[in-house]
Amino acid sequence: MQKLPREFYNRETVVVARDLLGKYLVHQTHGKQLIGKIVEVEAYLGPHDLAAHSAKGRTKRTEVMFGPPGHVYVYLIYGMYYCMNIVTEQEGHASAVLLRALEPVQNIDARTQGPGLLCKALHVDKRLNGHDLLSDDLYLAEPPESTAITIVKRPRIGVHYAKHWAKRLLRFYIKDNPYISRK
DNA sequence: TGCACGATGAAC
DNA sequence: TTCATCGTGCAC
Repeated sequence: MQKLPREFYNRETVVVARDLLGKYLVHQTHGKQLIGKIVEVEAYLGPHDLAAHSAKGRTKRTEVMFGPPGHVYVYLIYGMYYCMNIVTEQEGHASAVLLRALEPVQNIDARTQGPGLLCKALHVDKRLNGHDLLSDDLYLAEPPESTAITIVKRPRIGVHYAKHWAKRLLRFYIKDNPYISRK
């Protein structure tokens, strides 16, 4: 499978978010290759985006978001689930794309609809925070055969605190895909 | 040093 | 609508 190059991630965040739909997420762990197809994402545009964690500034937690593109930002939410993000744009831009749902492709034995569940199913946790997606054990790849898709735009989930930013259509998913987290 | 609050998911 | 559960950021 063709691994996505660094340049893929070093583009405008909304463009990367939309392009991520349909791509394969591959995690090589415990001798198994876990693969899921990305079907739902959310874009977080940087420190000016009040819904983004980087709006708090450069802290120990958000350090990875301020780093170079093509790395993963993993954090613990509500004390019990992990969320996985793909860092985009040039170093210092502090933007990322949250993976919200996957369609199982290979070796997936748990539900993948929702950011917390997909991390659990793909065995992604805090240890992978800052991991490079050009590595051999965790990466994104072009699917074997690409199919035409229709993309749906919606407001992001659970960001009511972000004032007017909560209304922006920065959640994208593949229309009619059965693995979307919510309608 | 303490505390309010989540980019969630499941139960009621 | 409520709750589990804990790291983070910021007030004190």
